[in-house]
Amino acid sequence: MFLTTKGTAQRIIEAALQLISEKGYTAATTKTIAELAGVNEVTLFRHFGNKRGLLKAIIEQFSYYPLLQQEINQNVTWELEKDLLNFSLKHFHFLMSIKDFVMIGFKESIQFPEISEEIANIPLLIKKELIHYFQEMHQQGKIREVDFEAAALSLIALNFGHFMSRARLGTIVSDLPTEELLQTSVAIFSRGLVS
Amino acid sequence: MFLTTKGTAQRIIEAALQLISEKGYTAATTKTIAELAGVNEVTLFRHFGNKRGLLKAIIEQFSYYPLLQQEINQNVTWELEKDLLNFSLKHFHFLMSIKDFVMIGFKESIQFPEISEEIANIPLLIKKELIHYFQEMHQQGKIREVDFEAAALSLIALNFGHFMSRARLGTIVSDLPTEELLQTSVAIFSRGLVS
DNA sequence: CTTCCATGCAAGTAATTACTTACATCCTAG
DNA sequence: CTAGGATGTAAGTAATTACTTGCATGGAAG
Repeated sequence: MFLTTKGTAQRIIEAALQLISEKGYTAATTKTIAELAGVNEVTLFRHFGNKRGLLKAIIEQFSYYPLLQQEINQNVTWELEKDLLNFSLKHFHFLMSIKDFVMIGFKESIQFPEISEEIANIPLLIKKELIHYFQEMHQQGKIREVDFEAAALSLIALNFGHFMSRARLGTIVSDLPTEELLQTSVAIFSRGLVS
Repeated sequence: MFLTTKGTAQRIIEAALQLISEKGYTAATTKTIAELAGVNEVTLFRHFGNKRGLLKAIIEQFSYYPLLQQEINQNVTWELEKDLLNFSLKHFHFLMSIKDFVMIGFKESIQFPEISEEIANIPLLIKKELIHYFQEMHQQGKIREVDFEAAALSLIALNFGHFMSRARLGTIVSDLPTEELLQTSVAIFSRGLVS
């Protein structure tokens, strides 16, 4: 009973996540969502009341998603390139793992500002952590003095750009393996920071 | 007669561009588009046949948009940081100028693959130019040997990331002036490339 | 065995949406 | 002045959409 309930609701949420991220909120109809979830359309309304309730459930579910933030400070070696590559790989794969949600965030940011805030939290938290890291590295004399906020934002933009390119355009732009791309990317960036 | 015709169609296209980029293709109704254009809904259908025809007109209009590509090779000074900053500023403002179209491209890429192709052309062309530039700079002994494709993609991702952040999240993530941000961004990147 | 509870199924409803048709009006070019 | 093309207005239509209601079913817990 408990398992089935959770299973059904979860399947609906995942179907909605996929369809809304592909087609957008309006174009993803409750009928197609129910179909993809393998569930009767009425069941959807019984669980979430209305279509917006479904979106709300998606946002809620995401807000409990284990954030990247805590992981960043782990495995810090205070070797710039090594740390930044480690971070960038994590950042990239984190974005990929919540790809559907990110896409919804960008698609519906105007119609549903709540999602925008949730999405904007990611770079904000990461920015904070990165600035700390850069400041500490600077005090250790390992990187030169730059605007650390701008530097943090740049690394985030770099990873995000790679993510968007891969997530939406696939290999149209380039078929370089992600790891290779990120490695060169980080190599250049960290070399630009060292003293 | 000619002026009025072109004026009406153009106003409809611009209204559609704005609304579709904000709400997505399905949520932007022909009624609201006509209203925003200050035109009767029937006029819209008389000009473009159906709603898809309107989208097609948008794509067509964009395909004639003066591409950034040609401008890149102009004003090249063969001073790395200066050139890259010049390029990045142009790249950023170019993306901003076609912001609505880029947003449509990312929102409707699955439902309308034609747009994806059009959008993917931008980084592809820029990548080509940047690779040439890097190769030449390398031969001049001004930058070290790296994977030039990965380097080009990284600079593009960097600028695109900054663009997306500003275009969709505004100043939530940071209120640093764009010029300052890009300057630091490029300073780090070009320093990472010099021999 | 029975009693819920989640779900399926059938049918329907009010609103909206893309699109059409027919007719009136206006502006401009010849 | 007039004829034609572009636009507005009014009305309507078929399809779709979010959402509801009532009833049947099936499986698990007591």
